[in-house]
Amino acid sequence: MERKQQFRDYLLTQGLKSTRQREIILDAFLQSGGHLSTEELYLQIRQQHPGIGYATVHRTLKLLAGSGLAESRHFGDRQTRYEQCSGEDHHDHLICTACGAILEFEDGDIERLQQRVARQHGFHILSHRLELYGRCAKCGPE
Amino acid sequence: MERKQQFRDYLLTQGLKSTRQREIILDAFLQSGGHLSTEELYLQIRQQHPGIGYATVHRTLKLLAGSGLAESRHFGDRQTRYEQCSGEDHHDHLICTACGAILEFEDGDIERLQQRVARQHGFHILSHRLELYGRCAKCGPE
DNA sequence: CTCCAATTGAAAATGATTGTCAATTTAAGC
DNA sequence: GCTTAAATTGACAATCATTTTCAATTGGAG
Ligand SMILES: [Mn+2]
Ligand SMILES: [Mn+2]
Ligand SMILES: [Zn+2]
Ligand SMILES: [Zn+2]
Repeated sequence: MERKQQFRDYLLTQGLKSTRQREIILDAFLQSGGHLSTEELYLQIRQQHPGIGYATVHRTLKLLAGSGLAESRHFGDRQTRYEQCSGEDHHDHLICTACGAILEFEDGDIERLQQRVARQHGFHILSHRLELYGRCAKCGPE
Repeated sequence: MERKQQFRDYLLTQGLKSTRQREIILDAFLQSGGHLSTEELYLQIRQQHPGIGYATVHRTLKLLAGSGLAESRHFGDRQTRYEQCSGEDHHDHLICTACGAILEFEDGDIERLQQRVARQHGFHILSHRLELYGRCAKCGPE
């Protein structure tokens, strides 16, 4: 519920308006977990709200990313995916190339070593992306 | 020179043919270091060999990746980039979001921790990708 | 050399994303 | 509530990298 308010506040600060469509898309996004493509969310919303267009879903997902409610992800394929992000926390991904499963993990030790690498190169990290591709426990080591 | 033979051997094992175009594209790829998009390599080759088509460059880069001479990379933007890869070694990237500079690094400690994460999840890693985005020394910390 | 499969280059197809624009909706100001 | 300017919407077209198609050409095994 405060998520929804966070989005409305963001729209206000940007001089944008709350609309019926944006509320519907936000609701659908918050309900469905996981790593959704625009297409996937659009198809799901269309079942209950056939009037809402693809472009509006696309534009709203970008707004959600701007508001900090969603984060965009780019895995192997070409399409952008979005997932909910809860403020400060960060996580990376294990991706099974056999069944497509996506596991999430956090590892403070790795993040610290990333900072060390950055320091060694005089680099200031703003974000990062770590993806481990392979086979999940269910699919076995090939 | 043995690189070129490695590619010819790969083509043979796949029942494919060595062609004038593939040799030219291979030469151009080996000469120019860095992280090249298909477009960039195509434009460069076109200067000396206007007859070679974009599709052929594209197809040959995929062959080079298959042969192990090239590795495909996907950074923030939408296009695929290729870089030479020398057999076993592996590296990851620091990418400056201000000037576009790409620095390379290797860190055995991080790789070991990645294995630890995988073990914790019963996962078998086949490949990985680590990209640190931020500002390089030249561009300053914003 | 012959001949068939592989290759090439131009052009079209694809697929995700982004832009356009007339009609509609929002919300601020009265 | 009513008016009104600005933002939004949805259908559709445009864009961009990538991939496919296909007729003409070429490689190389026999
Ligand atoms: Mn995730
Ligand atoms: Mn590199
Ligand atoms: Zn799996
Ligand atoms: Zn820089």
